Amino acid sequence: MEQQYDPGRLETAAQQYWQDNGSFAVRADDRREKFYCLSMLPYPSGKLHMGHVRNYTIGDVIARYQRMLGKNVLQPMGWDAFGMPAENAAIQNNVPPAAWTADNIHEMRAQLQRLGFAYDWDREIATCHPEYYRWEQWFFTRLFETGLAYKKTAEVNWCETDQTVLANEQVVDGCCWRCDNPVERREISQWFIRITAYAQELLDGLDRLDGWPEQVRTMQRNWIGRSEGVNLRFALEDGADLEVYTTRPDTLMGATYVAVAPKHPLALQAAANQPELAAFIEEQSRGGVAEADMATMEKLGMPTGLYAMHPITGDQVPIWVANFVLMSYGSGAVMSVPGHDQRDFEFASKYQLPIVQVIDKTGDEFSYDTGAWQDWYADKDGVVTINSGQFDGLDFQGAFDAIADRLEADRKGERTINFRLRDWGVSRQRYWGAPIPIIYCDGCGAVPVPKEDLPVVLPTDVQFEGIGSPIKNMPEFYETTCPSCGGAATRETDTFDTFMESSWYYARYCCARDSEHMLNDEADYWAPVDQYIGGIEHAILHLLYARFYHKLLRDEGLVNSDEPFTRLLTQGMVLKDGAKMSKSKGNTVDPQSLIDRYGADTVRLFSMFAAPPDQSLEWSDSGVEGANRFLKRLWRLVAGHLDAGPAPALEANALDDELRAVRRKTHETIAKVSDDFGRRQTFNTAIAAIMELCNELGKVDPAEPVARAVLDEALRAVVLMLGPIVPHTCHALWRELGGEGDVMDARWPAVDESALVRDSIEMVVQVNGKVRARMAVAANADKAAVEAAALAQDNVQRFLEGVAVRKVIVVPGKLVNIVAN
RNA sequence: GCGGAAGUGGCGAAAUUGGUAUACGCGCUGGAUUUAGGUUCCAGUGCCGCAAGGCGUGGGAGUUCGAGUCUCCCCUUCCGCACCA
Repeated sequence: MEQQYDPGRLETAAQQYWQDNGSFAVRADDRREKFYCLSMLPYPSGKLHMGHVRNYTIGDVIARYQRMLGKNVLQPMGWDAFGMPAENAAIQNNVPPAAWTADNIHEMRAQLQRLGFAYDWDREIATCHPEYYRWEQWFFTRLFETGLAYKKTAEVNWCETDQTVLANEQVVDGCCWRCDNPVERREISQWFIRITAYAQELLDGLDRLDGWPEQVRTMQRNWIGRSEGVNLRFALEDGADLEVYTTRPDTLMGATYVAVAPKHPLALQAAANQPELAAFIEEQSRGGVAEADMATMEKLGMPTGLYAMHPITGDQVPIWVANFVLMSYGSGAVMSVPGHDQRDFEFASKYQLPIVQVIDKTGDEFSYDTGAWQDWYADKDGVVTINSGQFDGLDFQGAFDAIADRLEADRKGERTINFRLRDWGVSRQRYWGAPIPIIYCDGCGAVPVPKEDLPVVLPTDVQFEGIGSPIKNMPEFYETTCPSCGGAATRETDTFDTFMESSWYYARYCCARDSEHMLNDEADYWAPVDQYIGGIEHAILHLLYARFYHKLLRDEGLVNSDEPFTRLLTQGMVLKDGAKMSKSKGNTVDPQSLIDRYGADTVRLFSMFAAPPDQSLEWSDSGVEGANRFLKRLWRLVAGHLDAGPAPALEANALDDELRAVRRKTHETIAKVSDDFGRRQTFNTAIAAIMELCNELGKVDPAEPVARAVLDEALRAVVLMLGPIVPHTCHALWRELGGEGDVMDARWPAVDESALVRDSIEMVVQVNGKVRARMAVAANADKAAVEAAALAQDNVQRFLEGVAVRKVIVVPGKLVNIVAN
């Protein structure tokens, strides 16, 4: 065989072989166990970056491994092609977003193919193609019919100067990123999908997703934010009610004022004849709508001059407007208990509102001081109610129940379950997205576009300047007739949130070329995705929306499963010099230059070896060099073995101790690597184990015929195990070793249990926890024999001089600890 | 602010169920091969110490025969927060 490792040539040959044989095209086959392996689809931003390379290598390794286990493996790829970057690039480069996107897809597809990923390209999709988004539009009209899609007003970031809506990331320090003028919040009418109707199911489903990292499940649980509390009403002077939601009805007797959001109707009503309050409310509408901004800004408030009646005591309490009360959560109003809520405490201290203690910590070492907040003030455990009249002396649950019962009996409140999760706003006032398929008619209202008129195609031949969406100024787009009455009507010019496309693409891959149906029977063969791989940054939004969408698809009868992704792997970031690789930091490494220099396999090997897949990966040029060095060494190892001539048949029982040890190492490595690939998904340790084995194999004399038989078995195993990671190199080596077809179609190596048997084991002997000796003991030695052997060690005796042995702990097969003093 | 994750040699990391800390790789030092550079091969490489040995997993306490791993407190760094994808 060729003595030099020549990645350029062998990678071209392997890729040619896969292409000629259609190696990655798959179809549904009920007789075979399926495995659907999916990596999150990329946004076509221009060129591949290292994050993509890492993500897709992980997916490809898993897909190829599963195929070697004999499964029917689907691994598709596509493009998340709508979104803001295309609009920004369009402004900068004066290219229409559609053309820019198409060019990028072309470039990135070639790069993915150069990396040798085993994708079924016949199923490729791009979300900006009308053949894709027509089904999303159709499905939205179904949701409209069932009432799950609806319209209401919501706040957006608005730049008055540019006359445009801004994304949160386009708001920098409360100002527009482009013109630097202050951003304001504006209410506009938008489409929503009722994800809150599925909040409980989305929460419960997390308990069964045991193939997901606990971290992601916790984040989703917190995001959904289920809480149990009470909706209760404070009577107003004019006879109306002010409703508030609280999770702490046990502290109701300590409520000394009520706070409402600046946009609350009561605040607006009070502001009508109070210019100062109106100015305050106006002031609070400045700045972005991001939650992080809301939470870190200074807590501010103003009295409305209005009073409400406490539902139990009947006392008059003042109503304040406070900037930290969110109109979008609960009823937009809260009862304030400054004695036992830190935010209320700070607010009350600032504005000299009364603070009343109504719960006390049991045990006399605690004392309440209204001058300084202490953590226990908000405790639910180990506290009792005080200063609460008939509700005194109760624990949290007792007080909760007693007060909730009282409010329900008086019809002043009721127990309620609340979610932090809000309905999903899907309208975007942007151009580069899927048009929302709704027509507005003066007579008929909002009318969905009928199926036969879909898709509503986004015009791509547009002048794009970035100030507002061009289709909002295109009568030829928005002027239409009402599907219901035939009269003159107007199209919706907003487009969908791009999370809409990425919420169901995994299902569409299963039947990507079906022009008659959104999904068909093939979707049920492949779905759900067995292994999903993508960035941790998608832990909440994308993964929650996709889970929600899957349930919507299920309830429309389009899929039969409850969850879209059975197992989830969240890959870590790629760092350089300790910081995330990014263009803005100027610390990027171009994968293409590395592929040109070392070949795809070296890049793949390094990205799998440098760190476990879910941890961040620190980039290292010399580490890449090391990965390349290993492949060269492997190549020479196989070449040296083959040059020595054919290997005789292996006679496992006739080996000497040294060769038996080599063979044991081979099978121990197969066992470890199989576990690392399948259960643990720690490919870095799998590679380390294979390297270790190769280091041992390098010491075996290839001139010795019996040794060559052991070597042959070991090298075949090495090539099979590395096949998923460095598929081009192993394609070539597999055939050199006499294998048929492609290494990916060979069977994963099996462990020969008889090769693992040991006669003797090395054990460590400790005295008081410190290692004092190592000894070889027979594998079948009993505890007494091990103990005796341990005590007989010279160095152990030395440390036992003058002290008495108190206890001997034997951990079978590992160590002996002698406790003495 | 809320939520999540992580701190182990000079560096990336390993130690899977509480049981030998630092596997594997990088880097570095010395040697061999080579006209030289590169490549390749061999040996060494946590810290202190001549050695015996001692110390050592962000800091501090605790549980245990035994703690990188479990418990509590503290410090630091990174990530997400609903119109970025």
